[in-house]
Amino acid sequence: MTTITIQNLYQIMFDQMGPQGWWPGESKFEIAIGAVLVQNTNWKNVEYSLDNLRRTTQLQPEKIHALTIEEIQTLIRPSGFFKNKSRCITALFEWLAQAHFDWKILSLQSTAKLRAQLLKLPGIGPETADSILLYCLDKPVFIADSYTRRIFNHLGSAQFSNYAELKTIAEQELNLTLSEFQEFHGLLDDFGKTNLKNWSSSFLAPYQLVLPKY
DNA sequence: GGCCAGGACACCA
DNA sequence: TGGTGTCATGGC
Repeated sequence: MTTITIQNLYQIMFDQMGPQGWWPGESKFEIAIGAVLVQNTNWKNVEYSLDNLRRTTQLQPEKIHALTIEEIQTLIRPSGFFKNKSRCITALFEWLAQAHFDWKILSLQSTAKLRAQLLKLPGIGPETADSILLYCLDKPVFIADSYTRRIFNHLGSAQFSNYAELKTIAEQELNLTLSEFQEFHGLLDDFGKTNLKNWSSSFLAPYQLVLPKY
């Protein structure tokens, strides 16, 4: 059994799996919508909804913003929870419209301020907020989603039942660039999809994670 | 035909 | 604060 830090974990995964080029999406608007639609749903279903949206709006923010909530519901139905998610997308694009759909101007604000604004929107919780921060607003944050927590629980000394606890520790421990944070999330999720069912035969099985005491 | 998937939220004790 | 039910669809 080899003990490693979180920083080691990133390097081991990157060396083993290579760059992920994570988060499918041609534009930041597509990524943001995907982050909402994928909540508790598989990506295949999200693609059906994105295809519907692409067909009617070409994923142009002004056109999406102009849709009624009922129209959005019809288009995103394949990815489930369409009433909740349509409300969320409507609120998100209302928020984006206030910034004239300009991600660059939004990113001038601090991570904490942007995160607080996102969390106020209906249907956006910690994971979705962090996904948008990381992939749309270019903020280096750690996404402690369920795959990630399960991987850390396998590796480790501690059990992370809640999102904030792991996020806080990881962000204090890690010294990564923005694109490395983006890669790390991709590595963790891609690993989680295929290897969590058979942990003992995965390449991470020999490692034990050492966490700082707080 | 049941189970699950890259959550969020209201409600309860 | 932590546990539980609900929201919905499509693939396996």
